[in-house]
Amino acid sequence: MIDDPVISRTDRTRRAILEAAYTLFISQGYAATSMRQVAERAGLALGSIYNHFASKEDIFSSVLIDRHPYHQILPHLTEARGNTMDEFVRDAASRLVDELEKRPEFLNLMLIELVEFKGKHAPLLFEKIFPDIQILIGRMAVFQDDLRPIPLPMMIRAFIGMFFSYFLTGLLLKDLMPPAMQENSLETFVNIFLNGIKQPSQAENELSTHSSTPETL
Amino acid sequence: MIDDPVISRTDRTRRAILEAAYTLFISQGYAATSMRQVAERAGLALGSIYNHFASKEDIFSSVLIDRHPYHQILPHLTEARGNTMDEFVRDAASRLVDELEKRPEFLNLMLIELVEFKGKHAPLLFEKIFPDIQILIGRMAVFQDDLRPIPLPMMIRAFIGMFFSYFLTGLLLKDLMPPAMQENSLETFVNIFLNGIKQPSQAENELSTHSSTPETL
DNA sequence: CCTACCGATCGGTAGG
DNA sequence: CCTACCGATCGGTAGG
Repeated sequence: MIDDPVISRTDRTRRAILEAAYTLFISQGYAATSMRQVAERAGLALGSIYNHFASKEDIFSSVLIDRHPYHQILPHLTEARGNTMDEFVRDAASRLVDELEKRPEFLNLMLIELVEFKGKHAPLLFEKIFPDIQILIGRMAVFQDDLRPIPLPMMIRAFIGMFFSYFLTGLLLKDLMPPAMQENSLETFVNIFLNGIKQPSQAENELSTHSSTPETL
Repeated sequence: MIDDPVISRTDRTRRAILEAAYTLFISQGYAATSMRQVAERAGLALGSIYNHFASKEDIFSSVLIDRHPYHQILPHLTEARGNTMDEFVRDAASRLVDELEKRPEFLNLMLIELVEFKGKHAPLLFEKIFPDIQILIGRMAVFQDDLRPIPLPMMIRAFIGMFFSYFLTGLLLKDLMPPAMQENSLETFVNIFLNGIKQPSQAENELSTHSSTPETL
């Protein structure tokens, strides 16, 4: 064979199909995307797709597995650095939000899976991301002494949930929220989370602006 | 006229269409639901729908406005009671999660709006729910002295986000998560949130199990 | 990998 | 409010 044996012609075509389908799914949803659109974007005839995938849903589940947001986000989190709990959480939060803001589209994949497939591919997915979660838990364990007695997996779930929803609410409401609802909002979320998980003895350094009364409304 | 003038025949038909469309949209998504399915479920001929709605999207935006989850959830939150901050937040959290668990479907409406319409109806919606948010902010203001200096709207955003995502992650991963990720998980979320927003002086009562070391992994 | 086709179904409308 | 229809498009396949 003359061609690169590592990336065969078949592989390249298969990837082109997945790439095209990914782009179309996230911008239109699954049901609203036609196989003809996928074919055109991938540069082949409609019929040719079926040499690589058995059906439309087969394409979707393949896209889901190798483009799922968790898969892109968790590795960034496992790279988070910091000498203290505060630094680590801040670094992780800003990596997470950066990544989400850089590619807001790929959240759609997860939402499509939820709405149009009722989460039926979730087991497949969880299997894939579990190792990353284990790594993340391991990295957090270093700071055990600074933490309240909360199971680490629960904390990670709370962390991801909190900042995912920070991003989602911002996305949905960005032009509509009253200013008080968005000023320094990431910093505020980080502080709520940090105070929520840290041992009370450490909780005071720099995070609480002590005597001032809360802003009204 | 013999018929009840308050609920006219036209009104009843219109409602039947909205009810049918709502049920179908949340279970299949928007694009995957056909006007013929809506007509059949509402008990009329396809053509008749167009006497009440201009288009399929017109039906969707009408459904979105009067069935949106926020609209059903925020009133429950404004009814939350409690003499202390802790009681109030616990009551609100359990109301929110109860409501979500009672009707997990209606989250789909919001997700469909996000995926298939990219949030284009959000302004319309926000206008409708803003009064409820104001009420909620007012009720929280009673506890100002127990709170860290965080703008109240930010706190509400954090609250809703945290427990929405608690629900979502539970829904997606319920059978897959390691046990440590779900035991007493709502209670843990509530505690993280409470410790995150309370003044440190009050933060200690009952919430922190002081000396024990965190569970590993 | 393509051409040409299948039956089914789509959103929407005319005309009454 | 219904019947009957429009042109367009759907996922998928046969056959080469």
